[in-house]
Amino acid sequence: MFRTHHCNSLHKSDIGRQVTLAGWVNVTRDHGGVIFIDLRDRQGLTQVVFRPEENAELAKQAHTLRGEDVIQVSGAVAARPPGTENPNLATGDIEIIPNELRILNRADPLPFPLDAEPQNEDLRMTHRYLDLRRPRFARNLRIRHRAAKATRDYLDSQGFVEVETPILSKSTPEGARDFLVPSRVTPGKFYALPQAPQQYKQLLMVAGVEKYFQIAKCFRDEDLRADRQPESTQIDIEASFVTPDDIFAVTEGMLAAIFKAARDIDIKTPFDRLTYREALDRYGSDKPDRRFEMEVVEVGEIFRNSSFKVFRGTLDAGGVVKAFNGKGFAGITIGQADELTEIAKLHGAKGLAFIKVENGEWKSPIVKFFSDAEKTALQSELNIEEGDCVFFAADKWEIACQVLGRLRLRIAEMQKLMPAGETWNFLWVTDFPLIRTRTNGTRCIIHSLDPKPKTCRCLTRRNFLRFAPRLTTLF
RNA sequence: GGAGCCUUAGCUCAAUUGGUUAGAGCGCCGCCCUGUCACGGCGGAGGUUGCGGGUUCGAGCCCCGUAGGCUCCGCCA
Repeated sequence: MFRTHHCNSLHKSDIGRQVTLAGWVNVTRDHGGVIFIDLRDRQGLTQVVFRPEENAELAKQAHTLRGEDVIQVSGAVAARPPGTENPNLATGDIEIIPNELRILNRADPLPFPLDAEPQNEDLRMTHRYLDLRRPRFARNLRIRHRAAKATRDYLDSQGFVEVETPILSKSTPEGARDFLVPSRVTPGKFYALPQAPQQYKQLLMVAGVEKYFQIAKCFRDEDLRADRQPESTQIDIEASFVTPDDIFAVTEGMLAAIFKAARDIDIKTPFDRLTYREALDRYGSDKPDRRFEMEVVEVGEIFRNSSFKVFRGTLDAGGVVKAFNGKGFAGITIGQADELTEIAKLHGAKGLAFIKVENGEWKSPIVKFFSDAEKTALQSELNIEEGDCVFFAADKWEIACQVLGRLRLRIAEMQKLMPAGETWNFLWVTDFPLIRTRTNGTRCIIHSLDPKPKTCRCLTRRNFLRFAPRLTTLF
């Protein structure tokens, strides 16, 4: 047998047992005499102790071991001397006293440390097999595995049938550019890779499958972003003879099953629901982060007859005036104000108006244009108090929402409003528009959800999820 | 297609206003070290500051170009 146990499985009850382990040298602690090796395999770590007085030849070999050497060790499980147990290690009560050491493969010096989060993506990709050895990846791969298994088990229990659909297919009229694969048999012709299994699942519905799902790869040949990649995986579901509430319930149940299986987390169902319109109005985003407050408020009515031309002019032209209160942010620095102004301009605003409240005084170049009645109304509408900083956007509805949504997120970061640790805040965003107007004025029908990996990253990092069911996609 | 930022030792970073021989931690090599778990101690090697040009008495630092990377806009949703 190559190995008798994995590196997480030996405990006090195994003391005296003769075992064989195999894996990578995680770290060496060479005291000149006694040498400690942490041996790592896919399951965990086990300490191996070489003592020259017990086996001089083995100790001599052990001196030469370096990080990531691959070895096989046979020996006896022994109790650690009292006081030297390591409570941070699952196998911290025991250690291996080897009588045999086989060095299976020596490792070159590492191009980057495995125990720190490497910055250089290029380097990580060049040595991907090393990158994947880091505990975070081992963990993520298993979370993904358990999530996929829970998805299949749950949807199976609900009567859904998993169907694989073709990857080589014909281009479909969705918005994104297709990846193209040249056909050998028909020169000059190309296959397209699917942006989503849209046509196929609708075909299955017409064919009477009634309940279909697939863990589907989707491809889009568009320029990259931090939260976008050219291929991604989505859980694709289609059902016949159902109501929207049926789909909400199935999806909530599936997510609960996934979180339980993958992370042992119990999530609260049913989820809150917000319409698309409401999400933009209150949070300036179709994927609102509701882990903190700072809601956007419509203040247009206050300035309907204002003498402040910027607001009045926007309203007269059919635009809106919206604002939110950055609680306790009157200490905003010039650098922060500049950055926020840049963000506002980047998303279409002409500038950024804000009011600081310090020493009972409203400080801003625009305050002098406000009447007392307007100030009173603002104060009550936005709950303005000493130390606050109120941010305004006056523009077309979409732009005002987007600008304030971006500012809201950045200010939350500046003020560290996101709760530390894991919090889960699920939300359905419903009633998405079915037709989208591009910036060049042309319009297109929205066919399917954008399967952004940010949604996946949210699971592990930002801890909130966006779901936007649309009738065209789900029913 | 466009814009911004970045590029200094194997890795992560530093280097005052343009000024001596470009430093530190980790890693690597050597020596020492018998209970560590990020072991410790002493010593050493390792650099065309991405590349090309320019300004200057003098450039890691300023300017121009170029390559690569990251982020954003367009695009995508």
